[in-house]
Amino acid sequence: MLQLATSRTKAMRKPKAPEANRARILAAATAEFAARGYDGASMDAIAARTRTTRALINYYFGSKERLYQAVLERVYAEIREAEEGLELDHLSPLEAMRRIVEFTYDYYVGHEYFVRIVVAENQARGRHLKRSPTLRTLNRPIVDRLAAVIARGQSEGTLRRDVDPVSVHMAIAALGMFNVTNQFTFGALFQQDMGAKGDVAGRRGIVADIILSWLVTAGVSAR
Amino acid sequence: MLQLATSRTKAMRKPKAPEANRARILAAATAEFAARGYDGASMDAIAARTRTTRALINYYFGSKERLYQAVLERVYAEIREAEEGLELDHLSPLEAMRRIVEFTYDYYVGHEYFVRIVVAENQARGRHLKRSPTLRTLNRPIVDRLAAVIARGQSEGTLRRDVDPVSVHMAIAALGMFNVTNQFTFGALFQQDMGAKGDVAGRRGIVADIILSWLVTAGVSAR
Amino acid sequence: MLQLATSRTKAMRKPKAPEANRARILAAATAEFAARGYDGASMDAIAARTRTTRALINYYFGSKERLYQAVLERVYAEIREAEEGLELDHLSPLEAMRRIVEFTYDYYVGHEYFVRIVVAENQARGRHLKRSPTLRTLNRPIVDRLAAVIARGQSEGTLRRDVDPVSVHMAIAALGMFNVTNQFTFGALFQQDMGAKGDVAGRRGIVADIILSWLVTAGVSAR
Amino acid sequence: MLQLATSRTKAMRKPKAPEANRARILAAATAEFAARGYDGASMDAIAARTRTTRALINYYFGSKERLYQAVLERVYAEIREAEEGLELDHLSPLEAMRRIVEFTYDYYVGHEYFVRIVVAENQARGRHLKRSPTLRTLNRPIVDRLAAVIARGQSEGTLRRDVDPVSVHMAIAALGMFNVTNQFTFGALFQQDMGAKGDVAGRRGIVADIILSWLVTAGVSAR
DNA sequence: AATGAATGAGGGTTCATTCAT
DNA sequence: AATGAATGAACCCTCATTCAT
Repeated sequence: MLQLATSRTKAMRKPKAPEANRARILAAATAEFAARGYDGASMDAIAARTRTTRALINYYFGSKERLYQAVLERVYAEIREAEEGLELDHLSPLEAMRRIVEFTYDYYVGHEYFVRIVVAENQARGRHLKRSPTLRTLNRPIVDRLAAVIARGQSEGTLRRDVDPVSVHMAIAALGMFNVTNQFTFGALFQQDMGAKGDVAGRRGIVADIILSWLVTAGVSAR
Repeated sequence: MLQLATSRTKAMRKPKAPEANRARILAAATAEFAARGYDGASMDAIAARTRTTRALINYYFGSKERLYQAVLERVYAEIREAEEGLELDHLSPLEAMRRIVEFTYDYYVGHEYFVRIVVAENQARGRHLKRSPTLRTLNRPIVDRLAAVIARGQSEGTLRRDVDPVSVHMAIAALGMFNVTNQFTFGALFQQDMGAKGDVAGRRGIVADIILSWLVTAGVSAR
Repeated sequence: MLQLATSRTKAMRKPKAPEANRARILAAATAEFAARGYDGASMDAIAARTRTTRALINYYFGSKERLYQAVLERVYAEIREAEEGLELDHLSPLEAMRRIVEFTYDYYVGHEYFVRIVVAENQARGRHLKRSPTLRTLNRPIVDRLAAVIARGQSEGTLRRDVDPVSVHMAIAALGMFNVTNQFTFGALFQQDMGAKGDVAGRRGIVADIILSWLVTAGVSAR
Repeated sequence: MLQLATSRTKAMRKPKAPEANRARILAAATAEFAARGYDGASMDAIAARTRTTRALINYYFGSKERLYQAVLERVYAEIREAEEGLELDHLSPLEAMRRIVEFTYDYYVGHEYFVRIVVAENQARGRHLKRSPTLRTLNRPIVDRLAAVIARGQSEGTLRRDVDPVSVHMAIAALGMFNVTNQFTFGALFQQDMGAKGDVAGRRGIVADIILSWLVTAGVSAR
């Protein structure tokens, strides 16, 4: 996903294609920031991944911070686009809900760099996200999709009434992300293979069960 | 736990309190690593928090890495101790389960530095945890407690049979941690106050509901 | 070779003479390493000698070790070049031999920094020399010259047969270097001015006598 | 030679014998300074070799510089003592001369640390030696022995008249020391095993030949 | 439009020494 | 007499950024 590397002949060493250069740098930066976090990432390492120089990166993006901002915007744009592809109208509310859970879960497992960038941004206390007009007004189709499904289920009577789409998304995201974000500590402490190396289908099924059990049930009286 | 040293004038050179110094450094380092992650943390900043010098820190801990390791061990030791205080025998399985969820949830909200250190360690791909014999063999009482409760509930017939304690802990941890770890991005994107500033009781209730719905249900057939 | 940069005001920021800068740094480093040895030399002191900064030196050479390596290679390249200038064909073997001794002796006296760098490298147990492909394959013309002269003398009958060029070079180098390397201890202990401050012509004559006596004689029976 | 290590029972861990402590530190310091030079040596490393602490070393010796001074004095005292053991009166001048050469040569090969300390001191431009009253007035029996032998040989007519003992000692020292001091560079450049690992007897024989050829000859006319 | 040269600030670490006890 | 605690200075190196061209 992060590979662009269009083939280059030796004769024309420099592509002189600003667009392509920008994209290549962005891809390299995404990988580097995901791998090492904001502070851990080095402009030199990013330059090395693109076979260009630090100076060029600053020339294109201005600074490390602005480069990171661009990365952040890109990874959120990507997930937004993916979410737009979700087609749920032909499914029953329960089926649709399971589909959403599985889609989200798989996206995290398959796009670990997205998860790691999100973690990095939270480590920075959301500083860059707040500063980005693009991101502050980003709407996430998944929430709309969820809202529609929930509404359908509620009017059908198959889903409980006292839930809001954001809370449901939060639960799905939490269960899906943890599997990636905490794979190293949780994995080591409890001897589990997690993330892409774990039992993806199995854990995804558990997460779907958790979400669906919650949404169909009328509530548990333990108090 | 994170409070600074009592103020000292520059005139009185030697506090002569190695134990206290060590503890103070550890506390300062915990705060700094939690705030900025491993790479972002600076030995100078830690020293400043303790009103001592980088040299002293290295005198006590040897290096940034070993200091971080000490912090990591301490925060895990703390949660372990807290988990040991959980008394559940007098509660019904469902009550006990809700208690565990609430305890865990509250611990994360109340010990944000723990959560942030765990995040930092995962960002480092668990490198330091793997190296620490203490941590590699750490058992977490919460899992034993969970196992006991689940067993009780299963023999009673109130809890489903096809769950293992580690998966349950993973779900509880995921739902609780997300609220802290992702508070900045999720909060900004969906206009929610999260973490300690959010509706703690409300969200904790939702998490408990999710877990309990899952455990009491026989499963949902959406496929 | 060791002279400093031409003075520059602080106002004119960029000299833009990378070649010259490199050379200046190398010269300063040679002087510093010769004066203080590898460990004793400080990057700051070298920077001060060039009116630049440590960072620039690392920009050019990468690290203290690589800078030292460059110095080592340069001083050996220099002596090699000087040795290539030796013209001996028109001299009789004995005359040629005396010329070699005098050349070598004078080179050490006149290039004390070379001798001190060699000493520093031996103090480091030849670590850097071993690592340098350039140096490991360096051939020293002086040995070829010596071999030719010895062969001529042997076929003429004026030089003894049982000597090899490397041993002869070793003896010449030993007698010449000691005068420089040990000038401080030997000079102080035996109240002698040595090195460039001593009786250069006189000692050089003695060394030539020693070498020539050895090579023309058939051997001494003291046992 | 540098091992003192009198056996210690576990009961009396601390020998509390200032003399022995001093000696042990001195031995460790000799080894460390010889191995790494003045700047390269670390007080910590010396302390580690003695299983004591830096503070104790400073307590005994005052500073790194004074410790080094003590080492310097000790190694010169040792060679002086060894030289006093030389008995030459029963030998012919030529035999005695050969004996002196061999003794000196063997001493250097067998006491490499002495040679390395002398090198270190010359690297420091003899600074410490000059400051030491003990060393500044040190007479070296070897020169007296040499003077006596030369005088005997001259009156006998077997040795040339135009040599002084200090020059002869210088030549012997030069040829002997080089074999140790330059073993790493010369050895690597000319593929020779030198120092204690080389052909000790062979090279020693060459050195004796060189010195004796020189002293018995009337001089060579190459000019 | 693009880049090699250059730099100031700050990074973590080592070290010889001091000092109270 | 002996030592653990503490420190300031200096160490080498990395870094994001600037600037002239």
